[in-house]
Amino acid sequence: MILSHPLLDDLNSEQQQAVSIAGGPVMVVAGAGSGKTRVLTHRIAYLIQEMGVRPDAILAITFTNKAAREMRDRVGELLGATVNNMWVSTFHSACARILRREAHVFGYRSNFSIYDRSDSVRLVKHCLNDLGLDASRLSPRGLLNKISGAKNDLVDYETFLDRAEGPMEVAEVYKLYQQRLLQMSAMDFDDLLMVTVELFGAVPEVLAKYQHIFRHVLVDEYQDTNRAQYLLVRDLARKHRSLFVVGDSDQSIYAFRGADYRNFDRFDDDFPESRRVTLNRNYRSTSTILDAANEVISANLRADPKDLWCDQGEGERITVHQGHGSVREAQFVARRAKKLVAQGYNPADMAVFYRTNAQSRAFEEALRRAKLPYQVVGAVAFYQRGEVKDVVAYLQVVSNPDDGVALRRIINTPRRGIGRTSLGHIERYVSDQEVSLREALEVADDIPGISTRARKGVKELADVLGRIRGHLESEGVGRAAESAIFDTRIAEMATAAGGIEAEARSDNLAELSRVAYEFESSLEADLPPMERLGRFLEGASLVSDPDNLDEGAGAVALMTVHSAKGLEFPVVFVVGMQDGLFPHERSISDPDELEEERRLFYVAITRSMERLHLSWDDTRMVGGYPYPQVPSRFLREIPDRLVEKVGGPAFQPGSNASTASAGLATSGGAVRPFRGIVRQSGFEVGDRVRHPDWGLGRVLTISGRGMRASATVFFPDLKERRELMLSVVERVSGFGP
DNA sequence: CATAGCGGGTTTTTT
DNA sequence: ACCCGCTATG
Repeated sequence: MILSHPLLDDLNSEQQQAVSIAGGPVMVVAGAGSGKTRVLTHRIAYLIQEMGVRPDAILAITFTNKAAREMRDRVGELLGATVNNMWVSTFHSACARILRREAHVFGYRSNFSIYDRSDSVRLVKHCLNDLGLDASRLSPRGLLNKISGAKNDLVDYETFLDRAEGPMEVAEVYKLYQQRLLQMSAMDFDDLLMVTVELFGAVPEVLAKYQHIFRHVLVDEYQDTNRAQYLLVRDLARKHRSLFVVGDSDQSIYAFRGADYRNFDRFDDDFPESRRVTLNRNYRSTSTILDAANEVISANLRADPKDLWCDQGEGERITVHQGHGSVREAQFVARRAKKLVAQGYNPADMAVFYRTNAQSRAFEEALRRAKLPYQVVGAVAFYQRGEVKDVVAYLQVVSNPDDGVALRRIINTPRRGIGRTSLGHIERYVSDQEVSLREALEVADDIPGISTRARKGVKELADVLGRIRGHLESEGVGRAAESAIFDTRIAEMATAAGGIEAEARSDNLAELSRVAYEFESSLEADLPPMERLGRFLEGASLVSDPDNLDEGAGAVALMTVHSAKGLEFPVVFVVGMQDGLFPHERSISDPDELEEERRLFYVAITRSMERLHLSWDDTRMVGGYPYPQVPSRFLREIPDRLVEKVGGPAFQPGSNASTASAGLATSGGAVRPFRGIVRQSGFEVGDRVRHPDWGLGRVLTISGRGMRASATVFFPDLKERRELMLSVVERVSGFGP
């Protein structure tokens, strides 16, 4: 049945059904390219226009801030008016906003700081130090991952302690870390979610209040919600039961940060009256691309077959290119891109996806040489750059003087004579007197052992912070940022170091100042200065990589496959298609993780509309040494009829044997041990091994630790690679330079 | 107190 | 190859 209605006219019947369902919980299972964004925007417009819902009763969760902006605009266009007071944001932004108002219940101040990954790592290091634990033995990063994992599962440190999983040290660190965060009025990314859920659990009135406000909740990319996010949604929607979620479990790619596609099943349990609509018509890709995607994903035991179909025609075959060295792989991409531009494509129609950020360099270089404009999304993000973080840290301290991480960052940046010795005395005072760093600095003159120079430095710091605050209060955020750039002499410092970098640093600072002024003008006029600054800092903390993709830039986009989620491009290059890279070696030994890698590849493929180019490189540099590479197992999952092979004489369809030995031959004696792996397993890539049944073989990749290391080994006699535990093979000497 | 130089560890993906 | 923290030196 096709309904006739302005909001429904250009939708297919399944989309119409989803958009116009009367009420109650709805789950839309939306295959790749099936128009889920359309459905969401139309649904919101429909709620407002047809069901008389007030925009401020709607909470819509998107995966990026950019998607939120676009959704808001799109709804506005559909309704022919700008929509105000509708909450369209990411989980993290929405939680931050709620917590600004409510977190005082738990003792956080409303101006709490939001810590990114690197801030959190710093804090963990401090905690390790103060607990007298050895940071080189317990990696701060690793600890943070454990803490983060616990938080995503809503396990607080007390519960963590009770359960006493693993060594007590982790629990100790977790506890201190969390106490410090609270003392400093700071939250990490995971806290934003966890504390909100805890708040709803602990204070029923607060939950009731937000249930009342958000009578209608919509969630995009539902397959990537973690436990905290799931509970948040469930709690909010429990009362009015108007919950509309859209997702595709085959595109679930964030398990490493707690995402759980089983939230699909839980949805049915918690909302048994829910209705389900499946969208399986693809509007994005050619049938060639779609067939490849369907084949690849069907290799997953846990695939959720949606029988995607389309009528966009066959289009071009998928090219698979073998490069020889990353330079040539990148050259291939650049040349092909150039050719397509000559054929009428815009550089902005094209994107290069890779598994890891570290791969971007070669492609940047090649595109630069080909004189094609490009933009790298993510990688070393703007707000992560040293000089930018410094300025932001000053502003952060102005906003929240208890923010010890920010304060430690700027205390002697630029140098003002507060060196290790003085800082040591101050830190001792902090722990002895149990005061905050801010309080210690206020009485620095009375702390023994501090040099005159350092005392002066502390005073200078206080002065400059005062100045920034003054500018903020009289002239606003833009001027405050400028003050934090120039009055602190960070601008001077940025130029002074010289080199090509100097210019880039100055540009970054100029950009930061511009962004601050621009942000300022987007705020309501009656907001007090401190609150304006808080909003600015919050925005800076919560920008995501894809947020700064500029479609209007006319440039080829370079990004990780993760960042590419939700995007589409006429031409897509997926590069680095090698076993050990994609799928990543860390995932190969675990079937679940391997399936996640395959979903990731599925996401990559399904971004492309017209042309898909896959490429792999038969050598790879790790730590300065070349390593032989074999093509990704995923390439073999694409039927030959869809593929055209380009380049690489060694490439033989369906066989990795020739390429593996070719890779070894070309790198020859240059294959060297990767030190870290040697220490862990005693084996090296390139080692010859003997297996009781399969004979002699050569180690291609190693993953895992100690005696439990596993490897992919190529056995010439079998003409194939096998995965095995290294402990079951015997090493054979005689290989090497 | 600042800086240069060295040794050790290291990257998967991200809000 | 790169980043970080430690140490020796100015």
